[in-house]
Amino acid sequence: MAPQNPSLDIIFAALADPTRRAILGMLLEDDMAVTDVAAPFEVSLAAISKHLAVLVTAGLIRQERRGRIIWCKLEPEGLRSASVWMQGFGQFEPVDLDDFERFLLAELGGAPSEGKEQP
Amino acid sequence: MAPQNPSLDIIFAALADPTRRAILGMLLEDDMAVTDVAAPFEVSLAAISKHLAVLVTAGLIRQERRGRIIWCKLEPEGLRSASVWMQGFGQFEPVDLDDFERFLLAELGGAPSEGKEQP
DNA sequence: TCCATATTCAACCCAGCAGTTAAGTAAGCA
DNA sequence: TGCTTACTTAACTGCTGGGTTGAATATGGA
Repeated sequence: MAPQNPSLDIIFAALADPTRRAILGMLLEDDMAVTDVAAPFEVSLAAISKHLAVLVTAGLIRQERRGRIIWCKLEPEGLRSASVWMQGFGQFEPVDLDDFERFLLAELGGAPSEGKEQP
Repeated sequence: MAPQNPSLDIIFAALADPTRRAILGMLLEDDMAVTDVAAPFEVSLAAISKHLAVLVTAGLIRQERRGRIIWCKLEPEGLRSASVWMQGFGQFEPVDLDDFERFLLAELGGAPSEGKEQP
């Protein structure tokens, strides 16, 4: 249902929204049901549902119904084309995973990561 | 004049537009004057001027006046934070520069790279 | 000094996106 | 069969983004 090769337009646009990036960060830890994804945010469930649809269209997540629950899971390959594109400019730098951790924490600061972790 | 640490919001939004990505691709080869940047595109000069302003705000290019010409040059460091963020999800694969070349060609297909190359 | 070149600014139009609420569908359960 | 949970769709609103044209600014050259 999600296009195979979403354009960079679609992918970068999907990544441009902080709510959506936060969602991706949450899904990095674990698959989640839509309702649980929505929980930490202040916007309506319908709004989150739309965000998820955008992420699906961008090929960044996949949704899978099991019973009446729809599970959302990260689709890391979806980032590949964008990653390739960016690194063409980046030439340089090796990735610093600590930097990434810091980003996630900073971003999730606004949208707590669901209390699964220790208090 | 451009903010030091443009947010990922701003950076990804800047990258989400094909015209702006094409501009970045052109600047990868060489610094260019605004008029020359605009030449291959079908939109007005004013529109390109706005695109360039967006790229400056995102910290992806820098503009420098020399005489009456304003030179635009790539600011590759501007992609760093976004790159770090993405690779946090990408974990994986080393960059394939050939992939990147292909992207550029594909994208510039719509907006020829200024006729500097051979006919 | 006057004109041409290079670029931005201002005002406006229109399309699309993030958000809302309310209604609709789908699945499990009593 | 009917209620509840889980989610999406529809219809609407307000704002932003990319485009336009036309005027304004800045610089270099005759």
